Amino acid sequence: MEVQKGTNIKEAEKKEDRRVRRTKKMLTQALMQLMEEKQVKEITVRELTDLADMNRGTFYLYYRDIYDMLEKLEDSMFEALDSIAALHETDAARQETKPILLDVFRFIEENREIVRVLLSPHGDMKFLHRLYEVIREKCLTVFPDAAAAGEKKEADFDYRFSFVIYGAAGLIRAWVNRDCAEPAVQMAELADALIRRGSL
Amino acid sequence: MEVQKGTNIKEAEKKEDRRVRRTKKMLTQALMQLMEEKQVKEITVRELTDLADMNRGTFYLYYRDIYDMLEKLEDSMFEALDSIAALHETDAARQETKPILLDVFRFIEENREIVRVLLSPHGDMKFLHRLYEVIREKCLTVFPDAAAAGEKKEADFDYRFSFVIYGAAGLIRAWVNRDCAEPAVQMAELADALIRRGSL
DNA sequence: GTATTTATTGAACACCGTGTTGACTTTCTC
DNA sequence: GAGAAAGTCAACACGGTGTTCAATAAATAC
Repeated sequence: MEVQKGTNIKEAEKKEDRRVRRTKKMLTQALMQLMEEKQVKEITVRELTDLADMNRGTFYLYYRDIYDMLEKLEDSMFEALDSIAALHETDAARQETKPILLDVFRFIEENREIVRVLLSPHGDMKFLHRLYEVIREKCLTVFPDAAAAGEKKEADFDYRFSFVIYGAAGLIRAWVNRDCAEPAVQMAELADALIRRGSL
Repeated sequence: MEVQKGTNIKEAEKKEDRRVRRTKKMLTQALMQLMEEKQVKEITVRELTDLADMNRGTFYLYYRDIYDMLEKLEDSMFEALDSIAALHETDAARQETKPILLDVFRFIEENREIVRVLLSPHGDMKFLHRLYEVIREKCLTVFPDAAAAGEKKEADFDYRFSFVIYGAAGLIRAWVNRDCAEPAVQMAELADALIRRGSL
């Protein structure tokens, strides 16, 4: 919802009342700030809305609780990733991973605060797991032969794939923790190299 | 505390009253069971103690809250890892990673239920982060030259290191999710290969 | 611009899990 | 077996939750 999408579709989001956009934006901002300092479990709706300078009841107009809000934020990240994937369908078919990775790293750079928090110690394992599932599914449609190659091979694929995805998450974590010091192109190339090496 | 350590030191743990050991064991067991089903935030002390069939007040004799309990469980895992590392000091000095990895994977195999939960979607990012910090520190004492080699190089080391550690966590996650189907030796070799490839 | 719709506010409410207390009963250790 | 330590049971105040309602403010539609 609140995630910048660069030059992307604006969809039905513009249909939201300006006040709603503002409210969600303030809440997201406040949540990110609080999640840098403390665990999600320690964050109360009261202090979140106090920080965002709004009524406590307003929060419940959009979210069931803090965790629900976090999940919706994660949803918006995955939507953005989906749009990026959709733009690179032909690249994916050719197994050209670099252009996709470049756009992904550009997106991360734009949303570094959110990504940093989600992958921080106060972040969410569900996010990581979901990332794994989404990418795995996408890859299996592109290389359908990779997994279905006997039991032994399937396990091996599983292990390498898990290694690479979690590794990429670690790489991204380190990058956003350095406030994206290196250019996105360089990171995309490094990621591409590491992924290819791990997949052999 | 409750973690099996194979043929390791029994330290001051045996000094605990039998009732205390039993209580902590039951609570740990119950927590693992509940964490397979739901998020930590959804677990109440009441249902935990109900499941462990004990009084609610007993819980507070040892833990401040559920999160505190989870943290203490994580502590015990790190203690065990420390003992393993201590046994392999000479190997580490020679940069012989395989024997260390083998013992680590054996330990994980013994404690697969706990590791599975900690790395599951209901798990804890703090655990992952702590793992990263611990291993990083250990490695820096063994290869002190790796990081201190110019700014550009230091960043590169950071990225590869983060990739490899998080990748290893992903590998372990996949393995325990398959209930450690493959022998520990095989996993240690795979891990060793993947780590070395990513570190070049 | 005015009218209409929609969002936000403020206060009040019952609810429920929390963490702690004290006296007791049970179970271990020596 | 005696003394110490752990577990039980009931009760308590506390605080955050999630929901409500009427009143107010701000957006959109015409």
